[in-house]
Amino acid sequence: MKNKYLLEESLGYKLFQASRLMTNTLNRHFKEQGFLLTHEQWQILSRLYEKDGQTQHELARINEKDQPSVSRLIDNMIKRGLIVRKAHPSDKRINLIYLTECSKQMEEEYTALAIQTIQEAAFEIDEKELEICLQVLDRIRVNLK
Amino acid sequence: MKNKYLLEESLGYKLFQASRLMTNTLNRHFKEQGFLLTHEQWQILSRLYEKDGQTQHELARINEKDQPSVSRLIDNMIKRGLIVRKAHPSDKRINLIYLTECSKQMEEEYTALAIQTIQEAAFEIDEKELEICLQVLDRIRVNLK
DNA sequence: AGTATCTACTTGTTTACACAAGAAGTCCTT
DNA sequence: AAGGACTTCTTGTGTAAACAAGTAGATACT
Repeated sequence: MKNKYLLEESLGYKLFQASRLMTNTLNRHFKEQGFLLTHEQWQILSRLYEKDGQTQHELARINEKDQPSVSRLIDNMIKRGLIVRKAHPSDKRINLIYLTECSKQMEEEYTALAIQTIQEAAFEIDEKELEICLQVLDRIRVNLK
Repeated sequence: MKNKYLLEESLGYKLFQASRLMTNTLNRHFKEQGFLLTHEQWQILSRLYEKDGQTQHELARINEKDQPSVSRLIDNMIKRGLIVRKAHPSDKRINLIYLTECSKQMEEEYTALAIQTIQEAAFEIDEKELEICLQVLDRIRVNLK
C-alpha cells in the first residue's frame, strides 16, 4: 500500500494556515477598532515598547527579517505617525527608531488586542498541550535556523 | 508585579516565525534543486496531484485563500508551464485547472522536497509531542475560522 | 594619509496577500 | 422572456516578503 503525501495533513501546511489565521485575525481586530496597524507593524511596535530607540539593523535581527523589509516597513510606519527616525549622535550610518507620543499612548490598547487574539486562538485548548505545542514550535525554529 | 506581554513568548509570534522558517526553507530547497517553484505554488500543485481539473474557486476554498490571490497565483504558474486553464464544457464562467506533462513528471521530486523539509523541521522532536502540536494547530484553526 | 574592507541603510524587482470593485455568465422567478 | 440575484473570475490598490545590487559612512591596515 502506498503511503501518500497529503498536504492537508502535513506539519508545514497546518503551521502555515494556523499562522495565517492568527495574523489575519489580529489585522482584523486592529481594523475593527479603527487602528491603522498591521501585524508586522505591531511586531516592530512591540519591540519598541520593550526598548525604545533601537536601530533598524537590530529590529531586523530580533524580528528575523532582512533589512530591506524592515526599512520599508519603517517607512510605512513613519507615514502613519507611529514612529520616527532619529540620527545616531556619532555614527551617521545609523538610524535610531523611536516611538511617537501617539504610539506610546496606544500601547495598552494594541497589546489588549494582541492578547485577545491569542486567547481566541487558544480557546478551550488544554494548558499543558498548549505548552507542549509552544515547545515544539521553539524546537522547529532551532532546527531550521 | 506586572505580568508584561512579551512578543517573543507569545503563541502568535512563535507560530508566525516557525511557519515562515518552514516556508522559506521549502522555497530554498526548490531553488537549490533548480526548480522555479514557491511554496504557495506547491500548495496548488499538491491539490492538483490529489485531484486534477479543479476550479479556481475550489482551489481557493480548500487552500483558504481569496479568489484574487488564487487567480494571480495561477497566472504565474501558467507562465512557468506548471498548469493550464481549460474552459468548462457547459459553464463559461468556470476555468478548470489542469496539470501539464511537465508538472506531472515532477510530482515525486517536488513531494520529496516537501517531506524532507518537514523532516528537518521535526528533527529530534518526540513523536507524541509532535502529534499534540498538530492537534493544537487544528484546534487553533477551528477556533479562528 | 590612502586604500581596502566592513557596516547600515536604501532602491529595484518579483511574488503573494487582503480587500474592494467590476465584468461576464448562469439561474430563478414571475 | 425579462429582470434581478447569484456565481466565477479578473482588475485595482496597498502592504509586505525575499533576494540582488547600490550608496554612504566607519574602520582597519600598511
